[in-house]
Amino acid sequence: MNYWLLKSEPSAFGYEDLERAPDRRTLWDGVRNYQARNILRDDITVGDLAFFYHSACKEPAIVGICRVTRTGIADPSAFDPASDYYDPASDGENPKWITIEVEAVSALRPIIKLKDMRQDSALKDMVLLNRSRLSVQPVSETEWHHIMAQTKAV
DNA sequence: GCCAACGTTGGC
DNA sequence: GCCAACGTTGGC
Repeated sequence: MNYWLLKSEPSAFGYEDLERAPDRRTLWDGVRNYQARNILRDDITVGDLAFFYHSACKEPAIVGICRVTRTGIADPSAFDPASDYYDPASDGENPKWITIEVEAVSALRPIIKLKDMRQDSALKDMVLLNRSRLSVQPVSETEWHHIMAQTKAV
């Protein structure tokens, strides 16, 4: 089992939205960065856990945990001309953008703020703190447990 | 294949 | 709203 971090802008889709979604699940669609896509397609497996991170907001932070429930899904938004994420280069025969489905596991209290993570030497190698723009990124087992020791699932 | 121009992300 | 970092595009 591996650990990941998924970024989302809460103004578009926050952790609360995942908890309210049907079956507490959603398709992680709209990723249009090749490195993030490759992680979604090649590295993430069903049952993996991921931090749900709120970006581009007042208090950037890890706010919850989700679990991967499906993988290898052709991103339907790429086929939809009405979608912001439409990509005519992707078609059903040869889908270019592959995504996953995730399920809410738990909110975290307290949330783990980016500014506190920056101060934590145990987290200095976290991808989040070094390659901050990558929207799907790995978290080491050590980092995962270090962060979970500072908060509680609620 | 290089790299300048340009677009996007996301913290502040 | 600014701007640094960095990804993508496209001319050569």
